[in-house]
Amino acid sequence: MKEHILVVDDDNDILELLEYNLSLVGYDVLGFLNTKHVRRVLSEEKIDLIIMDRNLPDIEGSLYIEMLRSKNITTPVIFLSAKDSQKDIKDGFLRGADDYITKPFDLEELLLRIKAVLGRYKQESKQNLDNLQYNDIKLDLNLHKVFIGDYEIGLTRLETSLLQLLIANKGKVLDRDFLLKHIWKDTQNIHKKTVNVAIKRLKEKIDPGKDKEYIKTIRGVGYLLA
Amino acid sequence: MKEHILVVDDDNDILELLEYNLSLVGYDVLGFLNTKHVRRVLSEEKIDLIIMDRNLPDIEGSLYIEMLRSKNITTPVIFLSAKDSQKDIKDGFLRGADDYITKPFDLEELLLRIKAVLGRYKQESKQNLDNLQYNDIKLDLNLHKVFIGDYEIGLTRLETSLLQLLIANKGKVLDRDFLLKHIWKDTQNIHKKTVNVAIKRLKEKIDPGKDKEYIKTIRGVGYLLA
DNA sequence: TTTAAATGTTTCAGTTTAGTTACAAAGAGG
DNA sequence: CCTCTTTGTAACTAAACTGAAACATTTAAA
Repeated sequence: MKEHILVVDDDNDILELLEYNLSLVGYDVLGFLNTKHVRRVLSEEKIDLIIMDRNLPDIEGSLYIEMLRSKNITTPVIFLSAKDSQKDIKDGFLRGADDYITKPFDLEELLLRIKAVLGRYKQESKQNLDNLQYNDIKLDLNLHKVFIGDYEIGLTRLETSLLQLLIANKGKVLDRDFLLKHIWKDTQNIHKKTVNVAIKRLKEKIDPGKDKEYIKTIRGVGYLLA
Repeated sequence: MKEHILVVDDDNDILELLEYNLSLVGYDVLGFLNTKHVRRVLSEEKIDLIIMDRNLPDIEGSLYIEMLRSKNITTPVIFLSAKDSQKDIKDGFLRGADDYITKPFDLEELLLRIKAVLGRYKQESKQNLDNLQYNDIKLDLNLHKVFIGDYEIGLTRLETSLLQLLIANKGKVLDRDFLLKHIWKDTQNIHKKTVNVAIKRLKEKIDPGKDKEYIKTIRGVGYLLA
């Protein structure tokens, strides 16, 4: 999966330079001239790294990062800065920067530092790959756990497979043959009604009150999560 | 606990400068003029960071790091170098450096970069210390003792390894293959049910009354501490 | 409204998986 | 050597899971 880098710099030339070159080496780049929409983008999109000018017109970069950190946003940050006084570098690091490069910077060095920072955070983000989620149902395949909101529920292996398949295909109707093929690995010797029972049992566990209707029945076809 | 920094530089002046100043700000510093004893020290002592000259008389610093990395030694490394060509910086990063500073370097910047690198690794190294505790179970690996609350219990070697692995991965389900691989170092010639028995024996020792349920069984998968 | 098909629900037994116990081999320490 | 502890295996028991069957309910079309 492509890594997403968010760049904030009020100098349009630098912004374009970075957008062009980072895209060239395979990153997805989102450039911004100010911090106006950064918070929203961070909450809505998967951002792996922030590259930010230390001297933004609307706010001091390091103050902005400090604010992000206080909101528990841990996305790594590399500062760019025309300043190169030790005091500024110190300030940047202290407020939560992961690296610091002074302009004029060498593009290749920046690429290497990006790679280094992303590498360090790779492990953590890796864990989130095996997380499937649908509304307030969270399925953690690493921990073999299922949460409805904050409550953990216990599912059997069959129920887990079923839920996993439903979430992975959320919005699509899965018919009995599809389910039998993918979960029971057998469409011949297994009763079709077995699926009904399995679905019923899953429904009961993820929605004991029967008021959420996560799993919808499409009569004559199959089931879907919607 | 003090963080330990291993410094390798053939320039005795720089070595002394670093030993003096890093000690001053609270690090434990071990200085070496060459790599001769570095491997041994790394295996015998708790080293949190390596600062290494890129141009050592006995070996190229980056080659040495590459060797360490190939031996699965992941201690973070900051390179010092008189060279400042981009090619050299690139080479250093590619071979597993975590940061790169060119001489003459500003001491305060070095301190900040040390702090940044150590900060990133804090989480990981934290686990490896004697932080092995889960609720009222305390595992002291130095004294080879285990306490439940204030009461010491005697565990065998196998039971201790098992408990250690469970605590180090608390909250995660460890399946039989994982346990066999990490504790028995063998997934082929050892019965899978051996794990059941070992877990049963551990359960009995840490919870004789069977009322705490430290170790949970996830049917079809494995066990976890939760 | 009636009817037939589809789906939901409950129950039960066969199967799978884990817990328990006993025992013997391997290891540690004297 | 001898003894005691540890540990792997096997046999047995207990519990959980799951498929099928029987029965109940819902749905949709006539």
